Amino acid sequence: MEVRTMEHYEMLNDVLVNLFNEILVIEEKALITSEFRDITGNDMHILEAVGIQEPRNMSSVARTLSVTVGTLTIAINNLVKKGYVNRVRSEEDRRVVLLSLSEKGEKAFYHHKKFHDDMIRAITEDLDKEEIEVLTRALDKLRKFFRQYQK
Amino acid sequence: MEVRTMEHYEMLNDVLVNLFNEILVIEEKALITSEFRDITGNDMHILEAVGIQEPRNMSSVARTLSVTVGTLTIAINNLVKKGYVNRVRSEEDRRVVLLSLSEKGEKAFYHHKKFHDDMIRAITEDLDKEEIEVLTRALDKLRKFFRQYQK
DNA sequence: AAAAAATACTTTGAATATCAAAAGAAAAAA
DNA sequence: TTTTTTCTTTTGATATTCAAAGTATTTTTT
Repeated sequence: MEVRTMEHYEMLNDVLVNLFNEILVIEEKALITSEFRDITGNDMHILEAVGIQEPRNMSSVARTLSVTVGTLTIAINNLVKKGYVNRVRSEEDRRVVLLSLSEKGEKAFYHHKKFHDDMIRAITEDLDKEEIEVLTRALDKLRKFFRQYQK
Repeated sequence: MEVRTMEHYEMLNDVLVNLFNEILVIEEKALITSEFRDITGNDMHILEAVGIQEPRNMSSVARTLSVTVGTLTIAINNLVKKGYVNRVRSEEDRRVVLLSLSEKGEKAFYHHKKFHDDMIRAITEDLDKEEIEVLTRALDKLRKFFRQYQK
C-alpha cells in the first residue's frame, strides 16, 4: 500500500470510527438551543420522521426510525405533552393514529433543517461542480454498502 | 438553484439525515454475529476506546467516549462479567483502575476493525485516486464543521 | 350476520444507559 | 499530620428500548 493511499485510509478510518460516533452528540448540542431546550436529539429525530408532509401513522414512522411501535408510543406521548406533535385518530379507520407537527414542531423542524443546510454548505464550499459530483457518487456507494451489509 | 445542484443537495441531505442515523444501527447488526452475540453496539464502542495499546484508566476512556466515569463504571462491570475486558488496580497509584482487552475482547476488536476495512474498501474500490482525494477532502471538512460547531 | 382473524396501537415489565451527587479510598499538598 | 485533591464506585432518578400482553377496530371467513 503506497503512502498516499495509506493517508486516505487513516483519514477514512478516523471518520468512520470517531466522527460517526460523535455526530449525534454534537448535532444534539448544536440543535438544542434556548428556543428548543426541552427536546432531545432523539426527539428531533422523531420530528424529522413525522415530517411536514401528509400526516403519518405510528407504524410507518416507527418503521422509518427502526424502532418498535411501542417505543414510538412512549416518545410521542412526550412530544404531544410538550406540544411538538399532534396526535389525531383517523376518521376513516379508527384504529389508526395520525401524527403531524404542531406549529412549534414545524419551527423545530426548520431549525434542524437549517443546521443541515449549513453543514452541506460547509462541506461543499470549496468544491466545484465536478467535485461535488464525485462526492455524491462516493457517498452513494457508502449508502449502498450499508444497505447491502444489512442483509 | 439549478436543477443539477438541487439533485446533489437532495442527495447530500438524504445522506446526512438518513444514512448517518442508520449507520450505527446497521453497524451493530453487522457486528453482533454468532461469535459475539452477547455485546451491544455500545459495548463494541467501548472496546474500541479501551483499545489494544497500553492499558488505559477509567477517566481517560470516559473522556474519549464523552460519558461520565460513573456511566463507564457500569458499562465496564458488564464487559468484565462477560469476559471482554480486564480491570486491574494500578500498582503505582492504587486509586487508578487500568482497563485492557481480554483475548476475547481483542478478537471482537479485530472483528470490528475488519468491518471498517471492508467498508473503506467498498467505498474506495471504484474510485480513482483523484476521486478519493475529493472524498477525503469533503469528509475532512465535515469533521471540521462538526468540531467547530461544537463550540 | 356472527365468529374468527388480522391490524393498529397502547400498556406493562424488564433491561440498559445515562447523569449528578454522595461516598470511599488513596495520594498529594499544606 | 491535617487538609485537599484525585480517581473511582455507588446511589437515586430519568429515559430509552424491546417483547409480550392487552384493547379497540376492521376485515375475512363461515
